[in-house]
Amino acid sequence: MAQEETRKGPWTEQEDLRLVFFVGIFGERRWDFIAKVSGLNRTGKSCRLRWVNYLHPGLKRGRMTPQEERLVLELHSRWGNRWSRIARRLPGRTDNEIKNYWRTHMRKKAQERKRNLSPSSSSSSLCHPASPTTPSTDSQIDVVLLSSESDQEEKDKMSRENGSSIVTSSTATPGGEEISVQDEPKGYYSMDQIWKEIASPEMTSGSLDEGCRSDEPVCSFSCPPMPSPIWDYRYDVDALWTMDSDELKIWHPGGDLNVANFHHGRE
DNA sequence: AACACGTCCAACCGCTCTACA
DNA sequence: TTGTAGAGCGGTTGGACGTGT
Repeated sequence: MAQEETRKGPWTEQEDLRLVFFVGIFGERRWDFIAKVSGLNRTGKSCRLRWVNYLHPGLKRGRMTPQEERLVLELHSRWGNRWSRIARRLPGRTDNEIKNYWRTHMRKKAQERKRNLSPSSSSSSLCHPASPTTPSTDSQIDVVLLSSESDQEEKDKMSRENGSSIVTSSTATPGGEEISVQDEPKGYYSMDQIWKEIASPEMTSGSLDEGCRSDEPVCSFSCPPMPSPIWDYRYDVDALWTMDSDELKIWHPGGDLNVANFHHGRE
């Protein structure tokens, strides 16, 4: 049987629309199933990636704010290249986005910094938030230290394992955004260390991970959900639910799609 | 105008993790 | 306990685009 070859490469508007529609029906799960039933000749992985990185309605677009930039710096100093973990603290940003951002901006900054660093200079302008006595600078990370339930779970777990407790404190950013980071009980990398790591050619992705995976800072950005482009200008999503069956047949080549049979959980 | 270079970002690949039978 | 499928993650690639020369 001649199976149609799996599509790769850039997504078309039609594909995007179709994916959004089927995710609306089946939810953000069973990506292989969605890939099959949607008639998209894509892999489930591809569908998931497209959804997560581009089509998800909560995505923020555009440049990183200074607060986000600082938070990325801070979180990367703690967790290394744990992009998805970092992304969870930056609502509306994806791991891919942060990863790309880091690669371009931070590498560049690290290079600049390396150039500017004289051998005698030992202090970083990027101060550790847990050093309250350190004078504030432009690049100092202003953070709010909060905790969420999920973080509490991790903290509890870690406390059990290490017999240590996690201290939290808080600050507010001038912009009003709340960014939160917990103090690291152990295994913490200072910004100086991190910059050294960046600057060193033998820096490896895993070098920062070990020993600093015990707790997660919590970000409580009060950023409103920013629709991704397709949600923004293509259509009113609710229109999908008011399509008649003929329209839906266009979406589904097999023509056997009957939305009435699906419970999509929308009011 | 043409070219080189840098930046941005979507997308893929391969691996690991997790849930479940 | 083990095998398998699905999901998730991090690394990497390549094309589009902007900018400087």
